[in-house]
Amino acid sequence: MPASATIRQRRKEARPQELLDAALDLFAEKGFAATRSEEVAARAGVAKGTLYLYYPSKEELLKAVVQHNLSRLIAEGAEMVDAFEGPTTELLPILMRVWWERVGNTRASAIFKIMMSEARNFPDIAQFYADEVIQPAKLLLSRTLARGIERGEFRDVPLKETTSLLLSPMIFMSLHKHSLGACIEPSDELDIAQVIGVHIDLVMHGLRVVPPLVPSPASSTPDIRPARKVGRPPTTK
Amino acid sequence: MPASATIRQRRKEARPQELLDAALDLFAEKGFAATRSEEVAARAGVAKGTLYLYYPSKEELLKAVVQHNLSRLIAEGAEMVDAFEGPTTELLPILMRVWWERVGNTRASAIFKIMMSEARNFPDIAQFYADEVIQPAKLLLSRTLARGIERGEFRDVPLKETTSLLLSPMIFMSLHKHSLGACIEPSDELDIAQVIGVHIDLVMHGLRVVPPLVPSPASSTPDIRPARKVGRPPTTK
Amino acid sequence: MPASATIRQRRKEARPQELLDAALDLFAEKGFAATRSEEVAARAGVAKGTLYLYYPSKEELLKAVVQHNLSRLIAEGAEMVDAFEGPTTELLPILMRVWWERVGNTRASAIFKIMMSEARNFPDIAQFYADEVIQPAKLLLSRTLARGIERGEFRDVPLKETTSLLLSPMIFMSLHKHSLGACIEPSDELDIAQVIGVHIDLVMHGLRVVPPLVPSPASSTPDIRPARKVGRPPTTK
Amino acid sequence: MPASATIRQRRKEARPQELLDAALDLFAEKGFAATRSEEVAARAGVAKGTLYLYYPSKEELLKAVVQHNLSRLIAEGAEMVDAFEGPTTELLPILMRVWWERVGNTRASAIFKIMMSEARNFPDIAQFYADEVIQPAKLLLSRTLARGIERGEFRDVPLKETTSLLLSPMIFMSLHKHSLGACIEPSDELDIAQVIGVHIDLVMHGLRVVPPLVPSPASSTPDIRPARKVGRPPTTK
DNA sequence: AATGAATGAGATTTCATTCAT
DNA sequence: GATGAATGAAATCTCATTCAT
Repeated sequence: MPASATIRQRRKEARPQELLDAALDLFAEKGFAATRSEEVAARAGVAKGTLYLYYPSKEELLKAVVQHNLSRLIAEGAEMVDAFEGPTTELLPILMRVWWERVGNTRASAIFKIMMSEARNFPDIAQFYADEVIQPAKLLLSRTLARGIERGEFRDVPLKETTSLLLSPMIFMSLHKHSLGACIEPSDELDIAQVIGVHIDLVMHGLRVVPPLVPSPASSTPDIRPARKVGRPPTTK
Repeated sequence: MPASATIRQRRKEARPQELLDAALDLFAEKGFAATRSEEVAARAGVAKGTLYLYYPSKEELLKAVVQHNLSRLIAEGAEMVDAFEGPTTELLPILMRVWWERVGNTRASAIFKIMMSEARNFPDIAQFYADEVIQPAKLLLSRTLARGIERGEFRDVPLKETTSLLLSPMIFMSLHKHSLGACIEPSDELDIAQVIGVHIDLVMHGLRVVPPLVPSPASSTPDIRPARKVGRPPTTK
Repeated sequence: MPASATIRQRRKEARPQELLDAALDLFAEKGFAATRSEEVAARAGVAKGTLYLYYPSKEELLKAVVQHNLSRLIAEGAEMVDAFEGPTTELLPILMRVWWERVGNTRASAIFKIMMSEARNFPDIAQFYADEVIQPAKLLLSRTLARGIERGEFRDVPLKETTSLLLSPMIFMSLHKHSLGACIEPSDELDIAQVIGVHIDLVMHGLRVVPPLVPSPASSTPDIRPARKVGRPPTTK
Repeated sequence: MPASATIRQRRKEARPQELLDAALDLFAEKGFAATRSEEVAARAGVAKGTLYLYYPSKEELLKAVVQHNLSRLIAEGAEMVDAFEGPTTELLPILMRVWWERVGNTRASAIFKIMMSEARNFPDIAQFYADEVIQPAKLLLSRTLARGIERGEFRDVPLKETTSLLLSPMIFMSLHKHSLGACIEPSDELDIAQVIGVHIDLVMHGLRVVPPLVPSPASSTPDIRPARKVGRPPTTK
């Protein structure tokens, strides 16, 4: 009683985390509906009934899984914001790389798959997820992008759309890892980390302020015009 | 009576397709497990038992849904190939825009969500999907990319990775449309078509062969170097 | 299709009644909570799932049991009201005897036990029962009683209380039949029908308009005085 | 420490009683099956496990509740017997009134409801109850009745049946109190004590030795006046 | 071929009971 | 003795599937 808690006590305190971890893995692996409560309990090393001592229903368990793992994401996201003095051309790649290492490439990335699959069946969780993860992440990137544009380091790209585009390959790779990527023999499968690297490189090139196409004054190459027409002018709503 | 028989005949022949369509919508909307067989039948306008005359189980129905719609995807993919003479800087955006219009922005895009959610539970379908949809699509883009690089129209980017990156925002947007995008009030929601436009623009910029950074000869701004290091050298396998 | 319905059809139509009967018996016998849904189904000769085709939950089944059996009660009660021309001293015993034969001594009487046991757990059913059975029954007796009093055939007894007292031994006997009476070897058990007969007799005596106690003019008959003390003083709340 | 030990000791000794009281209330209120062991423990102010130190199962707890409270009933019944010298027309009402005050209107009356509901599931308790409570109570009344008949104070009514009829409204009222009466808003609900008063009055009238029904249609029957005083004035609330 | 009533395996959830602390 | 975390049998209810019509 004085210093050391009893074994039971220690187990009890660890339970919620163990259950959430088990649930995260299983939900990501098999989907929410296809995962039986008992499996979650079993993987956490407890009996079926014990699960219900901690979470009153499977649905509540899902909520807890999402919220618990997102809290961490958000917190870690906040860390990244911190003051950065250098050029945005350095800040943005760092931000993206960190996001990938700390989030996209983490167990937590399973949340993306779970949300993708279940969002329409659990709109309130979806909303929570949108508010607590998507928004903050976009805000972070968006602000960085704006900083770069203001300072003349980046082209004047549409903010909101570009932000989404910075993120989407990374989230997509996370999703892939937990679906196709997990069940296809990796024959010529790509190295995801590699892809992320190229993504960042490609994006940085895409954002670069380009000179008026010096080399070929003859070739009027209106190759981007069509895209221009589609992508509406920089004035983001 | 002859006419009525004909109608009946026509209906009967249309059944499988109607069932697959109903199933596609419902599986995409609610997920495979959460969709009841009876709902599928009801949406197709037949009784529960009738479904089983055409597909021996819900699982087989899923397989049929995916494979049937994959065929469509593949067929549509083939359309895109066709001979094109002009510069690759024109071909690539066209290809991507067409892909978005004919696939990503189509009912067929629901397949992406279904595969994403169920791939791990149906590895054989997943394999089929990888072989029959992902590979061809990538091949197409990959060849186009290679064409552009060879002809000196594009930077020498890593082929496989870049191909993935061309596709991933588009698939991601398709997924989004069928999950979060379908249940979150679109407050400041983005216009997906817009995003695709910007994506194409950004990519084309990213691929552009850039002059040795004319404007600031003093500033050696190696801002893309870090990304370079991560992205490994152009020599793709 | 022309005249004779199919066997399936005929069974289907009989199902609700069969299920309600099975449920009535079992609920009365073992209590609501102690009766498993599957038992009800089994006694009705169907499988567990079939029960749920007709009643969406065990609770709804209970409601249906009560309502279905009460409807009959009420309807039959109405029959009894019908015009009766003779003296109330004849009408009342008839009414009571009929009530006993058609209700108290019927399978429907099990409802009393069920309600007694479950009323507090299902207040809405209880209210329904109070409104649909208790009230009408009391009204019937109450009016008859009033008729007798008005016509000088009965003593001027308090209406509401006396009505309850006409009924309560009959309901009590019904309850008894379904509880103690059903599990005690009937050693010296009483013949309930007998009791009802005596009840009616006793009541009729109790209601009788008595002459001023002719035989014992000396005896000032203080026998009702104690009752006087109990029946609270005229000052009604 | 001595004092605290004493307190503890006292609590410990009071435990069984506290548990039985808690169980009595809850079983009467919600029924046996619907009462969770933990609720009983909680109401008795102990933890779930503690309950099992005193009673090895919920079923045994029920038995103990019934038997324990039956003892009280029996003991209280004994009190009622006692020598009485006066006329039976005084003894009987007193006996009934005392029974009502000491038993029917007591917490112990909950036993009636519990037995009614559970008798068939616990036949041995039922037997015990019949032997130890019902029989003695009936014997008491029965002997009193016989005394009255022998002494020419009562009509020659059938003993066993009449005894039951003396008791049944009182038990019924007890039951009512714990079921319908507890969950129906008492709109025009009757005052149970009132009913008991009228019951006694009515019974005493019913038992009265009547003159050979003076065929006096002319009899203006002023004999109802006493009852009038007992029954509340015509102006019902 | 089409139907939809029927089935029963299986999933979630509850709760009496045990037992390590 | 007392506790309350843990258990798992059992109950309710769902729904994929069958099959008589």
